[in-house]
Amino acid sequence: MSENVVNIASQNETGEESQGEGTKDTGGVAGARLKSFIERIERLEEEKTALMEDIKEVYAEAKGTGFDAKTIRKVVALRKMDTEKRQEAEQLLDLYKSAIGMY
Amino acid sequence: MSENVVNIASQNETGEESQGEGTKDTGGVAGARLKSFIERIERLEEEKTALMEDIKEVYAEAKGTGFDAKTIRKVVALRKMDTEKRQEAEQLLDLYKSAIGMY
Amino acid sequence: MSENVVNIASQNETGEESQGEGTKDTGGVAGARLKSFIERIERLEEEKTALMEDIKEVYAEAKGTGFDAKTIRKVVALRKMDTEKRQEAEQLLDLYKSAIGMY
Amino acid sequence: MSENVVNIASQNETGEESQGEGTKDTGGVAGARLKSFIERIERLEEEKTALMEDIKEVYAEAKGTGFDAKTIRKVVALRKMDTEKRQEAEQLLDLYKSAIGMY
DNA sequence: ACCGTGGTTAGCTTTC
DNA sequence: GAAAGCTAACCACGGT
Repeated sequence: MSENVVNIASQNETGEESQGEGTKDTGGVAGARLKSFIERIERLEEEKTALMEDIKEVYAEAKGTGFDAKTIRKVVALRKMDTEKRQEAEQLLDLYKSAIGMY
Repeated sequence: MSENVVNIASQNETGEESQGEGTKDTGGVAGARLKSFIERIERLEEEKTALMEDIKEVYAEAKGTGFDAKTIRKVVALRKMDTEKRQEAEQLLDLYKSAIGMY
Repeated sequence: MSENVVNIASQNETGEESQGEGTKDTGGVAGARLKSFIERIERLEEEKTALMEDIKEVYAEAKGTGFDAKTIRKVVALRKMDTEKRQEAEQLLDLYKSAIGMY
Repeated sequence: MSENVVNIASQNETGEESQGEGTKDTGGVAGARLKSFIERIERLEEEKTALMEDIKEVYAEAKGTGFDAKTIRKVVALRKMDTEKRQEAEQLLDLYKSAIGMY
């Protein structure tokens, strides 16, 4: 339960420190690495957001061309369900095969 | 489409075929038991879903009375939460924040 | 209990005192209602938790009878997918009908 | 299984079948355009999914380096959060908590 | 223009 | 420790 040792990362064990600017660096070099991770994540999330906007735009364009966005969404969802269900069914089949000792 | 009825039980693991080959009744009595289990599960899940809807309705009612649902959720969560753990988590978070210079 | 209650409802989100007619209302009427909502929610959640335990027990019982829980889960999931997909398809059909002005 | 090809556009409002045999294309050229829209959407969604996986990987890497993913998530969320709003929410929460006597 | 609804996504829990 | 399933928060859309 109380594993919450106040330590940024186990890397600290090296005892080495590279106090950089910006980070108060309670945790030695770990602070810099943490910051790096966070920035990578934030960048990827920005890209993802951009993609979501692109998708919206396609729907908007489709709508402008006379299609019903809601319907398109449903079609896309159903096609996805087909794929997923097929995969699930295949997994189930594998499960069955192991259940009867076919593997 | 198929009914997705299945008969899988490791009871078969002995390897004996309890039915003649090409049996329609793959799994014998096990099939009936399995079906029973599945139906019990499905029924309980229906009840659970109904309960979740009830909870939603209470939130909706509270909202309609002028309360902020999101905050009520937080209060409920806090009441459920062990105080000590919460404090520890907050401390850890503070630490991280200083590590990346958020203060 | 604290005495610093002002107003519970969201009408005061602006920060103004919307307290009408001198109701001191420590915990006030709003506080009582809020508490009531919270308790209703907590009670429903207890029931839900109980149900979830029941479900687990069924899986455990099935397992004890020689069935593979994982497989049962898959079957339940697939049956649910069937239901959902059918509903989706029906909705899509409705959508189509409105798209061609059948309603 | 069917291809789930659909052709729904209000361009069809006349209700005439503009195609002869072969083409499913109840909506004339609209069918081709719709398909194009759907494919563009599906492609963008694939990219989005890939990005989501990348994000997961970064979290996994951070974890493997000794960081606590859960906390990183919180930090990212906090950085995204408008400070003022957060404070307001906290104040509101305090208010609620006093209302129900949690202090 | 706002509210309510539904769908999507992320986080948490539990399982293997 | 990894994977999956479940739950809850978020967001965008349509209705009023």
